[in-house]
Amino acid sequence: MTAEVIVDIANSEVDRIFEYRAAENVSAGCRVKVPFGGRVVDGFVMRLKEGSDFDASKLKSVLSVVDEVPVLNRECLLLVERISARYRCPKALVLRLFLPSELRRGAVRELFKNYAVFAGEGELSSRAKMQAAALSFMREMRRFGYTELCAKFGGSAVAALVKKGVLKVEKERVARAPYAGMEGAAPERTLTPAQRETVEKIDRSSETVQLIHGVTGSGKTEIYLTLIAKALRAGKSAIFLVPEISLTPQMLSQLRARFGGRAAILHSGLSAGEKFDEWWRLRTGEAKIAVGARSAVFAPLENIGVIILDEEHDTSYVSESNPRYSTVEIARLRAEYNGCKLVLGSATPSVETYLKAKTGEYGLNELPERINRRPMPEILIADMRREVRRGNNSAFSAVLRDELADCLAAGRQAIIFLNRRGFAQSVICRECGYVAKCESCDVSLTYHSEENCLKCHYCGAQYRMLTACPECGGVHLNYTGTGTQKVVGELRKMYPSARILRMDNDTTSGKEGHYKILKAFSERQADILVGTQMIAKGHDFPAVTLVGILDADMSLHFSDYRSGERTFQLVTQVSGRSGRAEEQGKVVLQTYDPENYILRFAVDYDYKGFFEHEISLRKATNFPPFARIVRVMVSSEEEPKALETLKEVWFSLKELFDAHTGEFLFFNKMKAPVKRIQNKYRYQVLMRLRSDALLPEIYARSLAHSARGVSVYVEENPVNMS
DNA sequence: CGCGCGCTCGGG
DNA sequence: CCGAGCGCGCGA
Repeated sequence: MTAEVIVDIANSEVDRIFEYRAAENVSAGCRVKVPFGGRVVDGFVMRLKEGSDFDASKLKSVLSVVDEVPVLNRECLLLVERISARYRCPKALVLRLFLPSELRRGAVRELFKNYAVFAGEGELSSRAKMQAAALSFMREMRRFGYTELCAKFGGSAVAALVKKGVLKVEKERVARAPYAGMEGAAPERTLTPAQRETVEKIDRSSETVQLIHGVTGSGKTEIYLTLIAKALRAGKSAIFLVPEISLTPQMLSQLRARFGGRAAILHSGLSAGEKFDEWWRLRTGEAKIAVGARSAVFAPLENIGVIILDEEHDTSYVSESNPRYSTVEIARLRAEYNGCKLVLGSATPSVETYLKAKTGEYGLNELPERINRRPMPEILIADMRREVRRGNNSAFSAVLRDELADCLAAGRQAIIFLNRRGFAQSVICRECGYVAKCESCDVSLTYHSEENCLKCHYCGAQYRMLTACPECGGVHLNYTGTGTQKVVGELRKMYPSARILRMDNDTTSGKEGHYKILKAFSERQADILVGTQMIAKGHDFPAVTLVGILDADMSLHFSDYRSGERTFQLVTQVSGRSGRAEEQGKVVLQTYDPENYILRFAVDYDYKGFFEHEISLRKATNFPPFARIVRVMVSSEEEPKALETLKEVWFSLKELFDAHTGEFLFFNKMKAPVKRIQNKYRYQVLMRLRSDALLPEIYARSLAHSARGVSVYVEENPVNMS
């Protein structure tokens, strides 16, 4: 037999099939060790065949099989082909997406399980309590998982029994799906008529992709859980995707309560080993539900019955590194392969998705009402222009101050949300206009009062706080913008007895820190939570009855065609944090642009109004979904190299442009808005296309120019244009 | 003349 | 990607 192998080297130059002679124990989807260019490397068997297309005398043999049980099934192998073709990315890189990092680079965990087997009585020391206990246990069990036994009685006791010959260790290849059909008594809650109707409609529909557009609090989660339960009952598996930070304790406990050990949680807080264990439970079939952020779309599941993708509009669903895949695209491929539904859910679907649902490409399921018809929180608009005219220079309007006072007096909690996208406290010299910038990135530094230093938000570099202007020597240095520190400071002054928590990317290190702060807040260890975008995500704080949105319009004026959409989503999302329980919630939205249509629609919870307005705007201005924005980024530490490569890429794309001018709405080359990040100079070709027809060609032509010292990558509708 | 470094090439 | 092979420049 001949094995077609992809070597585990992430470089496009070796990204092709190499053939090796293979023994019987090699099968498609296995990892193998192969001789390659004078050394031994890991490879993936993509296919087995008779004979060879290569000079048979030069064929080398597979040295060994790393996994007896293939790590990749047919579906995964097919997906690898599709994804690498779609994003013009080396197959080795795509293959890695399917494996937990633990499984790579040598440190191989056996695809076997050790069992302890009772082998016969033996003499034990009278003091060896644990050994005796383990012995009597094993006398009953005859055979038991080795690691599980060690966990019960301690490793040393078990080892002693093995040494005495009382127990034998047996290695057993783990069965493909040993727990298939295992079912817990999942407590199912009764659905509201609207929920039940949605479940039935999704089941009946012929469309693979289903959108659930349900206002916050409409009970989408219960629908997801029901769909998953149905899949399990049919003997199938399920994938449940959530945005990066949305693995909230509430969600986890609901999943655990409902599905117990059949759910494997793949979140970023897990160690490599823990991730491996969860992956392994899915691989063996012990766990049937993969829950996690975007990477969970690659879960090693077979016979998938449903894929859920919650908060569909969330930007964390598109990967920021190579391959820059769209999770929805991959989830859709998997759904099609498995003949199951892909269910997208959101209170504020992206206009692209909603358009697809309206035109019939996706099934559309509306849940316009909250459970128990609980009203949405009332949103009050505070006109900040008037506040300034009245001489109020603080970050808080009079309305918000009053509401905060009432809220605190009533013993409830409040959230203050800072819409700080792209803005921060920078340092400016009032004499010459100098702005402190990062030495290796071309961006302004942000002032952090706690450490009294300046930080670069792009590379993390820290600088000593300036005492004088390095340009003119002036000492009148000022901070601009409103940071969380400033807001917290003002709050402390206004409500000295209130306990305040602050959560942002700068003070809170790692996901663990975020979780701790949210936990503390939900346990009511604080009265006010101050934070940026990250507190907007689906957390459930029942005691919160007031949400203040400072500078609601800041993201409106952000130079991105989606800024309106983003703002609508943000306001709706944040408002949803208020009044989750019995008490009616309130929201104070501060803005310098109270007449703005986006904000008006948000205040009225009018998604459809917003959508109609936005979609006609997109159509008139030729922006997505009526066009595709493509950016080809060229970056290098050496500016001339970046420039030269940019020119090459541009010339190559220019041919395409000349041949298909009608396809292009825009075509130009330029410096990137942030022209240097981490010492790399960045140039780009920016295009706006009428369709996706030329995409493959654009990928091919652009990526052909990547070389050592220069990186080239393609982004579609980039989320962040800096 | 021989060694070291940088570049090119090929890997089954 | 990484190692082999080769050419060229320099030092003895």
